[in-house]
Amino acid sequence: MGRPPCCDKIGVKKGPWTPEEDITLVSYIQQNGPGNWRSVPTNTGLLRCSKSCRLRWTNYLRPGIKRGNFTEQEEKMIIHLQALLGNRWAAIASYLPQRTDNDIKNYWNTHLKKKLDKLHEDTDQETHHHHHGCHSSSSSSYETMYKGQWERRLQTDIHMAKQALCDALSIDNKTINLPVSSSATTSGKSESVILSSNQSTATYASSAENIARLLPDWMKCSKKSPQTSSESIETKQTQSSLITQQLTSPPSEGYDNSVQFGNSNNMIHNNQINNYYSNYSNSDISQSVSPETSRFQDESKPSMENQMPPLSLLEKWLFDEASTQGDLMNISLEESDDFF
DNA sequence: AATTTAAGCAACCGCGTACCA
DNA sequence: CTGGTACGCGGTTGCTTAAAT
Repeated sequence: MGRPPCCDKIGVKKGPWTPEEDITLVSYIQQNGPGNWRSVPTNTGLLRCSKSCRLRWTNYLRPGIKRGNFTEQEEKMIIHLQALLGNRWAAIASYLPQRTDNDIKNYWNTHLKKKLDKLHEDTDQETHHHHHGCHSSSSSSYETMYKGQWERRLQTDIHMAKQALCDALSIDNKTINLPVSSSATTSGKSESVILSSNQSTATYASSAENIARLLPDWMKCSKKSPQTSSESIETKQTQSSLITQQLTSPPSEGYDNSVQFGNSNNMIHNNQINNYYSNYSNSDISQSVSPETSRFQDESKPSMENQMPPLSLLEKWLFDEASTQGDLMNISLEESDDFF
């Protein structure tokens, strides 16, 4: 019994996405916007389930995504936020512009958890001179610190409320971020709500711009059959460095799509790509990078730290919050002992 | 140089929630 | 209010690459 599969397995492709599929998906979204995922496979002809399409978009094709090369500040933030919020990666990601929850989650699982474990082990050995660590490997101090789910929720809600208040007070309401409302309800998941239509056009524009930059790279990288996943990974890596580079290095504007595209030695997808590019050039996408990017961030993130400088401020804030809520936590945990 | 093992990461799966008829 | 379903999240898998033997 159980729930029927989200997508019937017959005729539905799984596994890594090919550049062709990406192009198809992106060009469709460029025209129709993200959302209504159910209709995406049928309308595009992609042999993928809607879920897969959405995932591919949100974690990889979506504009403004930075991949790999986590900075020390980002690392710190993730650690702080994880301690604060638990494994609520979407909530954590909302504080890290350009990072996806999946990416953060992966980074945490592969790098940070180990790092913290090690750190914890070391401090453990300092405090208790010698200790054969039978407990230390399984969970970090941060994780064991907060046991109940509801405490985390509470924390998040407070955090989000604070956030929303800050937003409301400092940044005037060009963007409508409502993480509080969503987290204050049952889910606790923090998604900002995209409301205005002109904003969503901005999304498409920046989307287009971003992807447009990726495309030439695909062209260069995919000489052989794109099915081989080793290649697609290679492609991804070059893309990520490309994005990172272009997002970090300031505008330099007129990234010339057509020129780069002209260098392509692969003619297979020219029709699609040309469509693509003409679409983009019709809309006024090819402006400077940063405004588009930040506008996008505004709509999907609480937009605290689009630029790096204020980080120390945020960190301080987080620390403050962590300490004040530490007290709160003690109370909560005591009470929870009574309850459970 | 060949083989084995570990690490990294994209994508999948199942579940909970929101939303709509 | 209820049932159905689309969406988003977090845990997990499985493939690829890198490191170790």
